[in-house]
Amino acid sequence: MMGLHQDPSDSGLQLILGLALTATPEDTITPSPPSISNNLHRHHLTTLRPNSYSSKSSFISTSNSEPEPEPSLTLGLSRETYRQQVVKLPRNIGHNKVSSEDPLEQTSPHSAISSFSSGRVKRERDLSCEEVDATETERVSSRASDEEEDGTTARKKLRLTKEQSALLEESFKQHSTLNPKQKQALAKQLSLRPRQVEVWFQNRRARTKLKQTEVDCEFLKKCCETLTDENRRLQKELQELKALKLAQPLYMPMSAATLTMCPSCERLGGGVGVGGGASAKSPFSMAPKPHFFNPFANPSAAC
DNA sequence: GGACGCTTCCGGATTACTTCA
DNA sequence: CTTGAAGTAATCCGGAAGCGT
Repeated sequence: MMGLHQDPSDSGLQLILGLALTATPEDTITPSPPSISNNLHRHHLTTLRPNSYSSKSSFISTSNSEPEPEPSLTLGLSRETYRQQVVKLPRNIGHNKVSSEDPLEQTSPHSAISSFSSGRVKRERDLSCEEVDATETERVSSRASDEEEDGTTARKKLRLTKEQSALLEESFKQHSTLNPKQKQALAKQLSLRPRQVEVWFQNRRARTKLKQTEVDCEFLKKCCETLTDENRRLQKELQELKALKLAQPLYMPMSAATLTMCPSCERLGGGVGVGGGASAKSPFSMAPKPHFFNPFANPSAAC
């Protein structure tokens, strides 16, 4: 059995996460302990950024490494709907210093707006650099433009085609994370915006993790059941041994032979084992107890 | 060399839209 | 036709790390 590698200080949750090692690397379910290895992976990528990315960008063949005008099949928020969103979310105001200005008019993130970090600026970046090309949004915009005209809908949602999903899945099998070049290439290949590719990968990783957590949960349930059974069996065995001991006269050889602890192998001697066979086969066999000096269990005397 | 601000990326949580039974 | 559940694209937020000043 794979070790229930449990640090005494570990919580149950950490134990669960540790068991994520069950899957194989080929699985679409990434066998990664969510918190630790994911972070390590991310940090690894981060460490490589930005210069090292070029060495990892071969998984999608692309002849041009320059960012191109981003094609899109889908809809970003129109300026109108974007304004609506910003206005709709008062909590964002704090992040958006230019409340009276149209954020989309800000062309450079290094302009005055740059003093406001985080979300709103990022949104601005996404929107400004990924302006939807009207000629390439035919497929979805036909559906979405209706609502945009009356301005009732704040968020449009794309359904990826089977081909797009398949290619994204294929890419995900090779790399669960993308570097900018890969993202660009994939976006171009799929006629999506890089942001959409990025979001797809993020969501895909999240789903993978959720799936893995469910698998781990099932596994732990089974472990729990098995351990419960084992515990029940051992309790029964203990009762039987106690009963046997009471039934037997004192100082019976049987008693001594059965219960003598062999210090060298740390097992009960005698080999009688009221359930010894089963416990020996148990996948949850206990680790040997640490050696403590016991003046009453001198190896030379016992063996 | 350390502090600071900015940018980018990511994970987690959540929302909102679509599809289907 | 309606409705609720499931799936999932998109959004928001905070943290971490790299980089320039």
